[in-house]
Amino acid sequence: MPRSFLVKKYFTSKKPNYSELESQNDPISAMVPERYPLAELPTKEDGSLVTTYTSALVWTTNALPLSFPPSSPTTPSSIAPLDLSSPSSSGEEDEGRTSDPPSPDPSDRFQCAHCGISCSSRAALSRHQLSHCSAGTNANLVENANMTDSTTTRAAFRCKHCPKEYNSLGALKMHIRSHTLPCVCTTCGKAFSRPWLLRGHIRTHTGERPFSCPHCNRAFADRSNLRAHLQTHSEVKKYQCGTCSRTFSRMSLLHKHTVSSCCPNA
DNA sequence: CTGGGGAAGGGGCCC
DNA sequence: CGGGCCCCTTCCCCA
Repeated sequence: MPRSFLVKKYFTSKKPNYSELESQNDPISAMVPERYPLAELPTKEDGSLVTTYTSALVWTTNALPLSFPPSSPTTPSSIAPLDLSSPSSSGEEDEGRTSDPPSPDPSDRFQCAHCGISCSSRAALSRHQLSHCSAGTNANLVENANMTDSTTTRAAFRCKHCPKEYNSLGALKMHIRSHTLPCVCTTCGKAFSRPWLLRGHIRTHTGERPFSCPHCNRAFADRSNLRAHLQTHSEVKKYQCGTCSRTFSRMSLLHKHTVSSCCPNA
C-alpha cells in the first residue's frame, strides 16, 4: 500500500493478535516493546514491485461506475484500455488524492522559503513553516518523540516507539495512534488507531453494507472493497503483467502471478 | 492454483 | 490542530 506505507512491515505478523492483546493489562506497552528493533525503512522487497505496478496503473477515478455511492465521481461504465506507455496519466487524474507527493507547481505562490515545499494556501504555508521552528517547544512532542537534528529540514519528528520519522508534528501524532490504538470496540474489545477504522469494524458486527455495486447489487461494508469488486465486472483489469500482458483486478493477484507463475524472475 | 471477498492499516488532504 | 474522509494496499480466508 503503501506506496511506501511501510509501517506495517515492522510487524512480523500482519494482523494483530487481539486475543493476545486482551490478555495484557496494558495493551499499549504490550505492543510497543521490542517489536521494532529490527525495523528498517522499506527495502526493495516489495518497494520495487509496488512502484512498478503503480506506475502502470491505468484505471483512474474517472473509470469508476456511474452509480458509485453518493458524492462519488461519476464515471463511464466501461474501463479505459490499458496504456502502459503513459504511466503519468493516472497520476494527473488523481486529483492529488493519492499519497504521492503532488507535482510541484511553478505558479504556486505559497512556497516555503526553507525547504521549497509548495503549499496550497497561505494558511497551509504558515502551518508548514511552524514545523521548522516551533516543534522543539511542544511539550507533547518532547514527550512523544525526539527531535532529530538532521542536516535536512525534513523528517524532524521521530516516533519514540519505532524508527519512523515525520516532517510534521501532526503526521507524527497520527502515527503514534497506531501504537496507542485509542479507539476500542465496545462489542469485542478490538482497538484501532482511528475512529473511522473502528466504525468500519463495527459494521462487521452490525452487518451494515452501505456501498452497493451498481452492476450486481452486491453490497460492501468498505468502499475500497467495492472498488476492488468493480474490477471483477471489467473485462480489462487494472493491473497488467509486464511480461505476458495478462491483467488482474488486484495488485496482489498480479504480484502472486508475477512471483509464482508467469515470470518469477521479473 | 486462482480469483474474489472481508477486514484492516496508514498517509494525505480538506474542513 | 484534530477529526473525518479518501484512497491505496495488504493479508487472510474461502470457493
